[in-house]
Amino acid sequence: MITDMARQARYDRPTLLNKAISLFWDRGYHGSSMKQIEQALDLRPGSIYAAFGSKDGLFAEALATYADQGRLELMGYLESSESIVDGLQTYLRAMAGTASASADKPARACMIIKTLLESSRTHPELAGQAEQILADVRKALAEALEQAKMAGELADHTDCERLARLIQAQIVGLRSMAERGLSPEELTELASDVSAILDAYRARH
Amino acid sequence: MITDMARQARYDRPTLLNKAISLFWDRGYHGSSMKQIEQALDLRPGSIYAAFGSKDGLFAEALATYADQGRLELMGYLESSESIVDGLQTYLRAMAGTASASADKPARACMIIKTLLESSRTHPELAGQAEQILADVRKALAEALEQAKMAGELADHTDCERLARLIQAQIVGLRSMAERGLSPEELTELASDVSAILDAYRARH
DNA sequence: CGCGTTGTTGAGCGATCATTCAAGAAAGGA
DNA sequence: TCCTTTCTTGAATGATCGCTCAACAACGCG
Repeated sequence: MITDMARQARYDRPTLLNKAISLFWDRGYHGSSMKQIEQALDLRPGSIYAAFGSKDGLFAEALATYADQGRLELMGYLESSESIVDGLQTYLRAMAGTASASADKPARACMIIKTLLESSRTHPELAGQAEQILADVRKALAEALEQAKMAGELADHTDCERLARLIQAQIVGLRSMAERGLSPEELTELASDVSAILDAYRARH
Repeated sequence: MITDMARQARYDRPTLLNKAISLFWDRGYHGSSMKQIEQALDLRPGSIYAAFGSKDGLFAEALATYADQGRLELMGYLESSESIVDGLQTYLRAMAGTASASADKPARACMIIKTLLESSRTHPELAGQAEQILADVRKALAEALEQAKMAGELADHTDCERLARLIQAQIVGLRSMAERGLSPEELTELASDVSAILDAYRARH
């Protein structure tokens, strides 16, 4: 018979996951040791393994959580703007600020891409998860673009799947460049140039 | 007194480096163990350490060699074409073929970017080397663009440093996308779209 | 206050990590 | 042929890897 909960865990799972995200995002999968994870989560190995099963399990859940947050952010930009293309451009420009280095948080590329590039030949499971996330994002982008086309924002002959792929490549490139020591001004200019690419796809009035 | 060379090494250093490049490019720094390096180079640890000093030393030299080869390839495209912008576009389109997966060689993103993203917070020396290479490439790109502007290929108001940054972001994005399971057609389309971005910067006649 | 249950702890597991080095093998000069 | 020098070999090093588990601590319940 299922009985009472004899003792409640001291930790808060979402908080734990955000700490894990921060560490893995910084150092990658291979670059984060269990010792560092224990320190970051302030948890002893037994508790970590009870909660997440393995280092792989923790990483996978952290990556999924990161992806959810990123998806939410993108969707926020798309929905808060009247025009989808405008929202997309605002999102791209905002990334220069988000990704830029500051006192508390260093500049970091997208964790999905970092994971894909690190693990594609060493850790197929993780790579597969990263690819799936990228495929989902691209699909969401394509659907938004399709809406934009319906609304007359984009030229009629626009291939939305193809444009979604181009935009995803832009996001990947822009965010990867952010991992370098680029100045905020340089990054802002770059984001602006990237965002301007979309103008070529707008419907002519 | 300096005397004779009693015994010549059995290996050929450039060949060794190319084998190391292949392994590190696939698996990254942390993902390549000395055991795998020994196997890839068909050399015992003593010889490896005698020749390169350390795993770090071998990686650094492999990365530098890779960068030289990549620089040579880019310059080849720029110099073989009458127009610099045409050469750049050809280069971008060719990358879809180069980076695409084939029977013998899998699809791989740029090793410089992979190194930067993997080591920026775990291995500052390597990250610094990768950043330096990226800075050099960008400088070379900017100089080529300056030439193109002189030749009237680009609009007079073009900011070549800034455009070089945009092009580098395109290369990074395109090559990173290649690490995914994208089909050759999708990659070709993407490369074509990326290359078309440059048209907006051409001088109007 | 036991009792059962569940979370926490940290020493310690075997495996693998990068690296070293004494001993052997291969070449040229005498 | 022997000596010297250089390269090769592979067992062994200490450190660290991800992970386990028996002992202990905290809670709800009767």
